[in-house]
Amino acid sequence: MEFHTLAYRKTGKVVAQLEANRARIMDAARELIVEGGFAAASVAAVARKAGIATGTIYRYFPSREALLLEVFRAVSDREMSRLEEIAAGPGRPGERLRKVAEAFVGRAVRSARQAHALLAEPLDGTVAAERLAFRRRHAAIFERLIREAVAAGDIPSMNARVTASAITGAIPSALTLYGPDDVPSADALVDAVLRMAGLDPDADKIPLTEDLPHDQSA
Amino acid sequence: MEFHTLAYRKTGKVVAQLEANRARIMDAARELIVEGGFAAASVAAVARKAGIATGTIYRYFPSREALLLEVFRAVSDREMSRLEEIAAGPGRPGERLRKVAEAFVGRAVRSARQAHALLAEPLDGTVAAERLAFRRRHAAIFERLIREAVAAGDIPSMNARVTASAITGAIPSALTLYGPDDVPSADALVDAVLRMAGLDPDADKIPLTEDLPHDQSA
DNA sequence: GCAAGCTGTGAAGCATGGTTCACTTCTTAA
DNA sequence: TTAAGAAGTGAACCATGCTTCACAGCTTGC
Repeated sequence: MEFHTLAYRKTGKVVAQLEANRARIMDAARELIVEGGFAAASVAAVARKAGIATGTIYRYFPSREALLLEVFRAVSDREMSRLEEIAAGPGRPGERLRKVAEAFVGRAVRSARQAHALLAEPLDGTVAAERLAFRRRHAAIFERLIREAVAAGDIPSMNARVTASAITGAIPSALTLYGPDDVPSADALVDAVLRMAGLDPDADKIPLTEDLPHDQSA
Repeated sequence: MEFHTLAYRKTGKVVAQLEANRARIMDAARELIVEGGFAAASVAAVARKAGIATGTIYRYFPSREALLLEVFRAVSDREMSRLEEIAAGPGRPGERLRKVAEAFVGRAVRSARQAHALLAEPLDGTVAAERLAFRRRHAAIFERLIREAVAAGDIPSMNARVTASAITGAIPSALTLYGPDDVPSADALVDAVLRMAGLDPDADKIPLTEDLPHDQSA
Protein backbone atom coordinates (compact mmCIF):
# COMPACT_ATOMS: atom_id res chain seq x y z
CA MET A 1 0.00 0.00 0.00
CA GLU A 2 1.38 3.34 -0.95
CA PHE A 3 0.40 6.85 -0.08
CA HIS A 4 -0.38 8.91 -3.12
CA THR A 5 0.23 12.57 -2.89
CA LEU A 6 -2.88 14.57 -3.56
CA ALA A 7 -1.93 16.47 -6.63
CA TYR A 8 -5.32 18.11 -6.90
CA ARG A 9 -7.83 19.38 -4.42
CA LYS A 10 -10.75 21.69 -5.00
CA THR A 11 -9.92 25.18 -3.91
CA GLY A 12 -12.33 27.91 -2.95
CA LYS A 13 -12.05 29.53 -6.32
CA VAL A 14 -13.06 26.38 -8.12
CA VAL A 15 -15.94 25.72 -5.78
CA ALA A 16 -17.23 29.22 -6.39
CA GLN A 17 -16.87 28.70 -10.11
CA LEU A 18 -18.82 25.46 -9.94
CA GLU A 19 -21.58 27.08 -7.98
CA ALA A 20 -21.70 29.96 -10.43
CA ASN A 21 -21.99 27.52 -13.33
CA ARG A 22 -24.76 25.66 -11.60
CA ALA A 23 -26.62 28.91 -11.07
CA ARG A 24 -26.04 29.88 -14.69
CA ILE A 25 -27.52 26.61 -15.88
CA MET A 26 -30.57 27.09 -13.71
CA ASP A 27 -30.98 30.66 -14.86
CA ALA A 28 -30.76 29.62 -18.49
CA ALA A 29 -33.36 26.92 -17.93
CA ARG A 30 -35.67 29.28 -16.09
CA GLU A 31 -35.49 31.86 -18.83
CA LEU A 32 -36.21 29.32 -21.51
CA ILE A 33 -39.16 27.97 -19.56
CA VAL A 34 -40.59 31.43 -19.05
CA GLU A 35 -40.10 32.36 -22.70
CA GLY A 36 -41.28 29.21 -24.37
CA GLY A 37 -42.55 26.73 -21.82
CA PHE A 38 -40.98 23.56 -20.55
CA ALA A 39 -40.80 22.08 -24.01
CA ALA A 40 -38.41 24.85 -25.03
CA ALA A 41 -36.01 23.91 -22.25
CA SER A 42 -34.31 21.02 -24.00
CA VAL A 43 -30.91 20.05 -22.67
CA ALA A 44 -29.25 21.32 -25.82
CA ALA A 45 -31.06 24.66 -25.62
CA VAL A 46 -30.21 25.14 -21.96
CA ALA A 47 -26.57 24.35 -22.65
CA ARG A 48 -26.45 26.78 -25.55
CA LYS A 49 -28.04 29.54 -23.51
CA ALA A 50 -25.69 28.88 -20.61
CA GLY A 51 -22.72 28.90 -22.95
CA ILE A 52 -21.55 25.38 -22.23
CA ALA A 53 -21.64 21.97 -23.90
CA THR A 54 -24.62 19.69 -23.47
CA GLY A 55 -22.57 17.09 -21.69
CA THR A 56 -21.58 19.60 -19.05
CA ILE A 57 -25.15 19.83 -17.87
CA TYR A 58 -24.76 16.27 -16.65
CA ARG A 59 -21.83 17.25 -14.45
CA TYR A 60 -24.30 19.33 -12.48
CA PHE A 61 -27.60 17.51 -12.76
CA PRO A 62 -28.26 13.78 -13.06
CA SER A 63 -30.98 14.31 -15.66
CA ARG A 64 -33.02 16.93 -17.45
CA GLU A 65 -35.93 16.03 -15.21
CA ALA A 66 -33.88 16.80 -12.11
CA LEU A 67 -32.80 20.13 -13.51
CA LEU A 68 -36.32 21.22 -14.37
CA LEU A 69 -37.58 20.04 -11.03
CA GLU A 70 -35.00 22.08 -9.19
CA VAL A 71 -35.78 25.16 -11.24
CA PHE A 72 -39.47 24.73 -10.61
CA ARG A 73 -38.89 24.33 -6.90
CA ALA A 74 -36.67 27.37 -6.67
CA VAL A 75 -39.19 29.60 -8.41
CA SER A 76 -42.28 28.27 -6.72
CA ASP A 77 -40.69 28.34 -3.26
CA ARG A 78 -39.96 32.00 -3.66
CA GLU A 79 -43.55 32.70 -4.65
CA MET A 80 -44.95 30.54 -1.95
CA SER A 81 -42.97 31.83 0.99
CA ARG A 82 -44.13 35.32 0.18
CA LEU A 83 -47.75 34.23 0.39
CA GLU A 84 -47.19 32.24 3.54
CA GLU A 85 -45.58 35.24 5.13
CA ILE A 86 -48.63 37.35 4.45
CA ALA A 87 -50.97 34.63 5.59
CA ALA A 88 -49.16 34.42 8.92
CA GLY A 89 -49.02 38.19 9.34
CA PRO A 90 -51.17 40.48 11.47
CA GLY A 91 -54.78 41.44 10.90
CA ARG A 92 -58.13 39.75 10.90
CA PRO A 93 -58.34 36.46 8.92
CA GLY A 94 -60.63 38.07 6.35
CA GLU A 95 -58.18 40.87 5.91
CA ARG A 96 -55.26 38.51 5.46
CA LEU A 97 -57.28 36.48 3.02
CA ARG A 98 -57.72 39.58 0.94
CA LYS A 99 -54.03 40.42 1.14
CA VAL A 100 -52.98 36.94 0.11
CA ALA A 101 -55.35 36.99 -2.83
CA GLU A 102 -54.06 40.40 -3.86
CA ALA A 103 -50.46 39.30 -3.57
CA PHE A 104 -51.06 36.11 -5.53
CA VAL A 105 -52.98 37.83 -8.27
CA GLY A 106 -50.73 40.85 -8.40
CA ARG A 107 -47.59 38.80 -8.68
CA ALA A 108 -49.07 36.59 -11.33
CA VAL A 109 -50.29 39.56 -13.35
CA ARG A 110 -46.97 41.31 -13.15
CA SER A 111 -45.00 38.32 -14.41
CA ALA A 112 -47.69 36.70 -16.46
CA ARG A 113 -45.46 34.43 -18.50
CA GLN A 114 -43.73 33.01 -15.49
CA ALA A 115 -47.04 32.46 -13.78
CA HIS A 116 -48.30 30.73 -16.86
CA ALA A 117 -45.32 28.40 -16.93
CA LEU A 118 -45.65 27.73 -13.23
CA LEU A 119 -49.38 27.19 -13.18
CA ALA A 120 -50.76 26.32 -16.59
CA GLU A 121 -48.00 25.24 -18.95
CA PRO A 122 -48.41 21.60 -19.94
CA LEU A 123 -45.71 19.45 -18.42
CA ASP A 124 -45.08 15.89 -17.41
CA GLY A 125 -43.26 13.54 -15.14
CA THR A 126 -41.92 14.51 -11.77
CA VAL A 127 -42.43 18.19 -12.47
CA ALA A 128 -46.15 17.63 -12.88
CA ALA A 129 -46.25 16.07 -9.44
CA GLU A 130 -44.29 18.98 -8.06
CA ARG A 131 -46.73 21.45 -9.53
CA LEU A 132 -49.56 19.59 -7.88
CA ALA A 133 -47.74 19.90 -4.58
CA PHE A 134 -47.23 23.58 -5.27
CA ARG A 135 -50.91 24.11 -5.91
CA ARG A 136 -51.79 22.15 -2.82
CA ARG A 137 -49.64 24.46 -0.77
CA HIS A 138 -51.57 27.34 -2.27
CA ALA A 139 -54.79 25.66 -1.37
CA ALA A 140 -53.58 24.92 2.14
CA ILE A 141 -52.92 28.61 2.75
CA PHE A 142 -56.40 29.56 1.67
CA GLU A 143 -57.97 26.67 3.51
CA ARG A 144 -56.38 27.69 6.76
CA LEU A 145 -57.36 31.32 6.36
CA ILE A 146 -60.91 30.37 5.52
CA ARG A 147 -61.17 28.23 8.63
CA GLU A 148 -59.83 31.06 10.73
CA ALA A 149 -62.18 33.53 9.12
CA VAL A 150 -65.17 31.29 9.73
CA ALA A 151 -64.11 30.83 13.34
CA ALA A 152 -63.70 34.58 13.71
CA GLY A 153 -67.12 35.13 12.20
CA ASP A 154 -65.75 37.11 9.26
CA ILE A 155 -67.42 34.83 6.74
CA PRO A 156 -70.28 32.35 6.78
CA SER A 157 -69.66 28.69 7.39
CA MET A 158 -68.50 26.75 4.33
CA ASN A 159 -66.48 23.78 3.18
CA ALA A 160 -63.04 25.30 3.56
CA ARG A 161 -61.13 22.71 1.61
CA VAL A 162 -63.38 22.79 -1.41
CA THR A 163 -63.51 26.57 -1.45
CA ALA A 164 -59.75 26.80 -1.11
CA SER A 165 -59.00 24.39 -3.93
CA ALA A 166 -61.56 26.17 -6.08
CA ILE A 167 -59.87 29.50 -5.45
CA THR A 168 -56.51 27.94 -6.21
CA GLY A 169 -57.73 26.99 -9.65
CA ALA A 170 -59.82 30.07 -10.27
CA ILE A 171 -56.89 32.46 -10.25
CA PRO A 172 -54.68 30.72 -12.80
CA SER A 173 -57.69 30.04 -14.95
CA ALA A 174 -58.77 33.65 -15.11
CA LEU A 175 -55.22 34.67 -15.83
CA THR A 176 -54.53 32.20 -18.57
CA LEU A 177 -57.82 31.56 -20.29
CA TYR A 178 -57.26 34.35 -22.73
CA GLY A 179 -53.53 33.84 -23.13
CA PRO A 180 -50.54 35.23 -21.29
CA ASP A 181 -50.78 38.49 -23.21
CA ASP A 182 -54.39 39.33 -22.50
CA VAL A 183 -54.36 39.50 -18.73
CA PRO A 184 -57.55 40.57 -17.01
CA SER A 185 -58.09 43.16 -14.34
CA ALA A 186 -56.42 42.14 -11.11
CA ASP A 187 -59.00 43.95 -9.02
CA ALA A 188 -61.92 42.20 -10.62
CA LEU A 189 -60.24 38.86 -10.06
CA VAL A 190 -59.51 39.58 -6.42
CA ASP A 191 -63.14 40.60 -6.01
CA ALA A 192 -64.29 37.31 -7.45
CA VAL A 193 -62.01 35.37 -5.12
CA LEU A 194 -63.27 37.29 -2.12
CA ARG A 195 -66.86 36.64 -3.07
CA MET A 196 -66.12 32.95 -3.29
CA ALA A 197 -64.64 33.09 0.18
CA GLY A 198 -67.81 34.78 1.38
CA LEU A 199 -66.32 38.22 1.83
CA ASP A 200 -67.86 41.39 0.48
CA PRO A 201 -65.29 42.86 -1.91
CA ASP A 202 -66.63 46.34 -1.30
CA ALA A 203 -66.50 46.03 2.48
CA ASP A 204 -63.25 47.90 2.96
CA LYS A 205 -63.53 50.27 0.06
CA ILE A 206 -65.74 52.39 2.25
CA PRO A 207 -63.68 52.32 5.43
CA LEU A 208 -65.84 51.14 8.27
CA THR A 209 -65.37 51.92 11.93
CA GLU A 210 -65.14 48.22 12.76
CA ASP A 211 -61.43 48.05 12.04
CA LEU A 212 -60.31 46.83 15.41
CA PRO A 213 -56.78 45.42 15.13
CA HIS A 214 -57.67 42.00 16.36
CA ASP A 215 -54.72 39.97 17.65
CA GLN A 216 -53.73 37.37 15.12
CA SER A 217 -55.37 34.20 16.16
CA ALA A 218 -53.43 31.10 15.37
CA MET B 1 -58.12 7.74 -73.99
CA GLU B 2 -59.88 4.64 -72.87
CA PHE B 3 -62.76 3.96 -70.53
CA HIS B 4 -61.95 1.55 -67.78
CA THR B 5 -64.70 -0.55 -66.38
CA LEU B 6 -65.21 -0.02 -62.67
CA ALA B 7 -64.42 -3.39 -61.26
CA TYR B 8 -64.88 -2.22 -57.70
CA ARG B 9 -67.14 0.26 -55.99
CA LYS B 10 -67.85 0.64 -52.29
CA THR B 11 -71.10 -0.99 -51.38
CA GLY B 12 -73.29 -0.18 -48.41
CA LYS B 13 -71.98 -3.09 -46.44
CA VAL B 14 -68.40 -1.97 -46.81
CA VAL B 15 -69.22 1.61 -45.93
CA ALA B 16 -70.94 0.45 -42.78
CA GLN B 17 -67.93 -1.67 -41.94
CA LEU B 18 -65.61 1.26 -42.41
CA GLU B 19 -67.72 3.47 -40.20
CA ALA B 20 -67.85 0.79 -37.55
CA ASN B 21 -64.07 0.49 -37.63
CA ARG B 22 -63.68 4.23 -37.34
CA ALA B 23 -65.97 4.25 -34.34
CA ARG B 24 -64.07 1.36 -32.81
CA ILE B 25 -60.80 3.22 -33.16
CA MET B 26 -62.25 6.30 -31.52
CA ASP B 27 -63.74 4.25 -28.73
CA ALA B 28 -60.43 2.56 -28.09
CA ALA B 29 -58.65 5.90 -28.00
CA ARG B 30 -61.22 7.40 -25.67
CA GLU B 31 -61.00 4.50 -23.26
CA LEU B 32 -57.23 4.68 -23.17
CA ILE B 33 -57.33 8.41 -22.56
CA VAL B 34 -59.80 8.05 -19.74
CA GLU B 35 -57.83 5.23 -18.18
CA GLY B 36 -54.35 6.55 -18.50
CA GLY B 37 -54.34 10.01 -19.99
CA PHE B 38 -53.37 11.14 -23.44
CA ALA B 39 -49.89 9.76 -23.09
CA ALA B 40 -51.36 6.28 -22.80
CA ALA B 41 -53.12 6.65 -26.14
CA SER B 42 -50.16 5.85 -28.36
CA VAL B 43 -50.98 4.77 -31.87
CA ALA B 44 -49.77 1.27 -31.13
CA ALA B 45 -51.89 1.04 -27.98
CA VAL B 46 -55.01 2.29 -29.73
CA ALA B 47 -54.49 -0.19 -32.53
CA ARG B 48 -54.01 -3.05 -30.11
CA LYS B 49 -57.11 -2.11 -28.15
CA ALA B 50 -59.14 -1.76 -31.35
CA GLY B 51 -57.88 -5.13 -32.57
CA ILE B 52 -56.21 -3.85 -35.72
CA ALA B 53 -52.72 -3.15 -36.99
CA THR B 54 -51.08 0.18 -36.30
CA GLY B 55 -50.93 1.04 -39.97
CA THR B 56 -54.68 0.68 -40.26
CA ILE B 57 -55.16 3.68 -38.00
CA TYR B 58 -53.74 5.77 -40.79
CA ARG B 59 -56.42 4.57 -43.20
CA TYR B 60 -58.89 6.37 -40.97
CA PHE B 61 -56.98 9.31 -39.55
CA PRO B 62 -54.18 11.34 -41.11
CA SER B 63 -52.24 11.46 -37.85
CA ARG B 64 -52.37 10.62 -34.19
CA GLU B 65 -52.97 14.28 -33.46
CA ALA B 66 -56.04 14.30 -35.69
CA LEU B 67 -57.42 11.21 -34.00
CA LEU B 68 -56.99 12.60 -30.51
CA LEU B 69 -58.45 15.90 -31.58
CA GLU B 70 -61.53 14.24 -32.95
CA VAL B 71 -62.00 12.16 -29.82
CA PHE B 72 -61.61 15.23 -27.66
CA ARG B 73 -64.13 17.14 -29.76
CA ALA B 74 -66.66 14.35 -29.67
CA VAL B 75 -66.53 14.03 -25.91
CA SER B 76 -66.40 17.72 -25.12
CA ASP B 77 -69.17 18.59 -27.56
CA ARG B 78 -71.46 16.19 -25.82
CA GLU B 79 -70.70 17.75 -22.45
CA MET B 80 -70.95 21.24 -23.75
CA SER B 81 -74.24 21.01 -25.56
CA ARG B 82 -75.86 19.72 -22.39
CA LEU B 83 -74.72 22.81 -20.49
CA GLU B 84 -75.73 25.15 -23.27
CA GLU B 85 -79.14 23.61 -23.31
CA ILE B 86 -79.62 24.30 -19.61
CA ALA B 87 -78.24 27.81 -19.95
CA ALA B 88 -80.75 28.60 -22.66
CA GLY B 89 -83.64 27.07 -20.73
CA PRO B 90 -86.38 28.71 -18.72
CA GLY B 91 -86.06 30.38 -15.35
CA ARG B 92 -84.40 33.40 -13.90
CA PRO B 93 -80.74 33.89 -14.88
CA GLY B 94 -79.59 33.23 -11.34
CA GLU B 95 -81.57 30.04 -11.30
CA ARG B 96 -80.09 28.86 -14.60
CA LEU B 97 -76.64 29.74 -13.36
CA ARG B 98 -77.17 27.43 -10.44
CA LYS B 99 -78.47 24.67 -12.69
CA VAL B 100 -75.52 24.95 -15.07
CA ALA B 101 -73.07 24.84 -12.20
CA GLU B 102 -74.84 21.81 -10.75
CA ALA B 103 -74.85 20.03 -14.09
CA PHE B 104 -71.19 20.77 -14.75
CA VAL B 105 -70.07 19.70 -11.32
CA GLY B 106 -72.38 16.71 -11.14
CA ARG B 107 -71.27 15.38 -14.47
CA ALA B 108 -67.61 15.87 -13.65
CA VAL B 109 -68.01 14.16 -10.30
CA ARG B 110 -69.85 11.22 -11.77
CA SER B 111 -67.20 10.54 -14.41
CA ALA B 112 -64.22 11.91 -12.60
CA ARG B 113 -61.56 10.28 -14.72
CA GLN B 114 -63.02 11.48 -17.96
CA ALA B 115 -63.39 14.98 -16.56
CA HIS B 116 -59.80 14.86 -15.45
CA ALA B 117 -58.63 13.88 -18.92
CA LEU B 118 -60.81 16.52 -20.49
CA LEU B 119 -59.91 19.33 -18.14
CA ALA B 120 -56.66 18.72 -16.36
CA GLU B 121 -54.61 16.00 -18.04
CA PRO B 122 -51.39 17.41 -19.48
CA LEU B 123 -51.45 17.44 -23.26
CA ASP B 124 -49.87 19.25 -26.13
CA GLY B 125 -50.21 20.41 -29.68
CA THR B 126 -53.52 20.96 -31.38
CA VAL B 127 -55.41 19.21 -28.62
CA ALA B 128 -54.18 21.76 -26.11
CA ALA B 129 -55.60 24.51 -28.28
CA GLU B 130 -58.86 22.63 -28.53
CA ARG B 131 -59.08 22.30 -24.78
CA LEU B 132 -58.59 26.03 -24.46
CA ALA B 133 -61.46 26.53 -26.88
CA PHE B 134 -63.51 24.08 -24.83
CA ARG B 135 -62.83 25.98 -21.62
CA ARG B 136 -63.61 29.24 -23.33
CA ARG B 137 -66.98 27.91 -24.32
CA HIS B 138 -67.56 27.02 -20.70
CA ALA B 139 -66.56 30.50 -19.69
CA ALA B 140 -68.79 32.02 -22.35
CA ILE B 141 -71.80 30.23 -20.93
CA PHE B 142 -71.13 31.53 -17.46
CA GLU B 143 -70.26 34.99 -18.71
CA ARG B 144 -73.54 35.33 -20.52
CA LEU B 145 -75.54 34.08 -17.57
CA ILE B 146 -73.75 36.45 -15.23
CA ARG B 147 -74.51 39.39 -17.49
CA GLU B 148 -78.13 38.40 -17.62
CA ALA B 149 -78.27 37.93 -13.88
CA VAL B 150 -76.72 41.34 -13.27
CA ALA B 151 -79.17 42.92 -15.68
CA ALA B 152 -82.04 41.14 -13.97
CA GLY B 153 -80.84 42.33 -10.59
CA ASP B 154 -80.25 38.80 -9.30
CA ILE B 155 -76.61 39.52 -8.44
CA PRO B 156 -74.53 42.61 -7.83
CA SER B 157 -72.57 44.21 -10.63
CA MET B 158 -69.25 42.56 -11.40
CA ASN B 159 -66.72 41.90 -14.12
CA ALA B 160 -68.57 39.07 -15.87
CA ARG B 161 -65.70 37.84 -17.99
CA VAL B 162 -63.24 37.59 -15.16
CA THR B 163 -65.75 35.93 -12.88
CA ALA B 164 -66.73 33.47 -15.58
CA SER B 165 -63.19 32.44 -16.40
CA ALA B 166 -62.45 32.12 -12.71
CA ILE B 167 -65.41 29.80 -12.26
CA THR B 168 -64.32 27.81 -15.29
CA GLY B 169 -61.02 27.07 -13.61
CA ALA B 170 -62.34 26.74 -10.11
CA ILE B 171 -64.43 23.67 -10.85
CA PRO B 172 -61.74 21.50 -12.44
CA SER B 173 -59.26 22.60 -9.83
CA ALA B 174 -61.45 21.60 -6.93
CA LEU B 175 -62.17 18.30 -8.62
CA THR B 176 -58.61 17.39 -9.48
CA LEU B 177 -56.44 18.95 -6.82
CA TYR B 178 -56.64 15.89 -4.67
CA GLY B 179 -56.59 13.37 -7.48
CA PRO B 180 -59.33 11.77 -9.55
CA ASP B 181 -60.11 9.34 -6.76
CA ASP B 182 -60.62 11.79 -3.94
CA VAL B 183 -63.48 13.84 -5.31
CA PRO B 184 -64.94 16.52 -3.07
CA SER B 185 -68.54 17.23 -2.21
CA ALA B 186 -70.43 18.42 -5.25
CA ASP B 187 -72.75 20.55 -3.17
CA ALA B 188 -69.95 22.41 -1.46
CA LEU B 189 -68.36 23.12 -4.80
CA VAL B 190 -71.58 24.41 -6.31
CA ASP B 191 -72.01 26.62 -3.29
CA ALA B 192 -68.56 28.09 -3.79
CA VAL B 193 -69.29 28.76 -7.45
CA LEU B 194 -72.56 30.48 -6.60
CA ARG B 195 -70.88 32.66 -4.01
CA MET B 196 -68.33 33.72 -6.61
CA ALA B 197 -71.16 34.66 -8.92
CA GLY B 198 -72.67 36.72 -6.14
CA LEU B 199 -75.54 34.38 -5.40
CA ASP B 200 -76.45 33.19 -1.97
CA PRO B 201 -76.15 29.39 -2.02
CA ASP B 202 -78.72 29.08 0.77
CA ALA B 203 -81.22 31.34 -0.92
CA ASP B 204 -83.44 28.55 -2.19
CA LYS B 205 -82.79 26.00 0.50
CA ILE B 206 -85.05 27.89 2.86
CA PRO B 207 -87.49 29.52 0.53
CA LEU B 208 -87.55 33.04 1.95
CA THR B 209 -88.84 36.00 0.07
CA GLU B 210 -86.27 38.29 1.58
CA ASP B 211 -83.07 36.73 2.74
CA LEU B 212 -81.53 38.27 5.80
CA PRO B 213 -77.91 39.08 5.01
CA HIS B 214 -75.16 37.45 7.01
CA ASP B 215 -73.62 39.91 9.37
CA GLN B 216 -70.16 39.60 7.88
CA SER B 217 -68.70 42.96 8.94
CA ALA B 218 -67.31 41.77 12.24
C1' DG C 1 -62.81 -16.76 -62.61
C1' DC C 2 -60.63 -12.57 -63.27
C1' DA C 3 -58.95 -8.04 -63.06
C1' DA C 4 -59.42 -3.58 -60.85
C1' DG C 5 -59.46 -1.21 -56.84
C1' DC C 6 -59.68 -0.85 -52.10
C1' DT C 7 -58.46 -2.21 -47.21
C1' DG C 8 -55.32 -4.44 -43.78
C1' DT C 9 -50.65 -5.36 -42.32
C1' DG C 10 -46.48 -4.69 -39.43
C1' DA C 11 -41.80 -4.21 -39.92
C1' DA C 12 -38.73 -0.67 -41.31
C1' DG C 13 -37.93 4.27 -41.58
C1' DC C 14 -37.45 8.42 -39.43
C1' DA C 15 -37.48 12.45 -36.12
C1' DT C 16 -36.80 14.05 -31.71
C1' DG C 17 -34.26 14.62 -27.87
C1' DG C 18 -32.20 12.71 -23.60
C1' DT C 19 -27.85 10.42 -22.19
C1' DT C 20 -23.15 8.60 -22.39
C1' DC C 21 -18.15 8.46 -22.87
C1' DA C 22 -13.52 8.63 -24.62
C1' DC C 23 -10.98 12.41 -24.99
C1' DT C 24 -9.19 17.14 -24.17
C1' DT C 25 -8.37 20.96 -21.23
C1' DC C 26 -7.71 22.96 -16.92
C1' DT C 27 -6.28 23.24 -11.86
C1' DT C 28 -3.59 22.06 -8.06
C1' DA C 29 0.33 20.41 -5.14
C1' DA C 30 4.90 19.06 -4.96
C1' DT D 1 7.65 21.40 -14.55
C1' DT D 2 5.05 17.64 -13.89
C1' DA D 3 1.58 14.41 -12.84
C1' DA D 4 -2.82 13.42 -10.61
C1' DG D 5 -7.31 14.39 -10.61
C1' DA D 6 -11.27 16.96 -11.88
C1' DA D 7 -14.17 19.50 -15.24
C1' DG D 8 -15.53 20.40 -20.11
C1' DT D 9 -16.60 18.68 -24.65
C1' DG D 10 -19.71 17.16 -28.43
C1' DA D 11 -20.40 13.56 -31.46
C1' DA D 12 -22.26 9.13 -31.16
C1' DC D 13 -25.61 6.37 -28.93
C1' DC D 14 -30.06 5.00 -27.74
C1' DA D 15 -35.11 4.98 -26.54
C1' DT D 16 -39.52 6.29 -27.75
C1' DG D 17 -43.07 6.54 -30.67
C1' DC D 18 -45.16 8.52 -34.95
C1' DT D 19 -45.38 7.52 -39.85
C1' DT D 20 -44.66 5.14 -44.24
C1' DC D 21 -44.84 1.58 -47.68
C1' DA D 22 -44.53 -2.57 -50.28
C1' DC D 23 -47.20 -6.32 -50.09
C1' DA D 24 -51.01 -9.54 -48.95
C1' DG D 25 -55.87 -10.14 -48.87
C1' DC D 26 -60.47 -8.91 -49.77
C1' DT D 27 -64.67 -7.01 -52.44
C1' DT D 28 -66.93 -5.92 -56.58
C1' DG D 29 -68.53 -5.92 -61.51
C1' DC D 30 -68.30 -8.51 -65.54
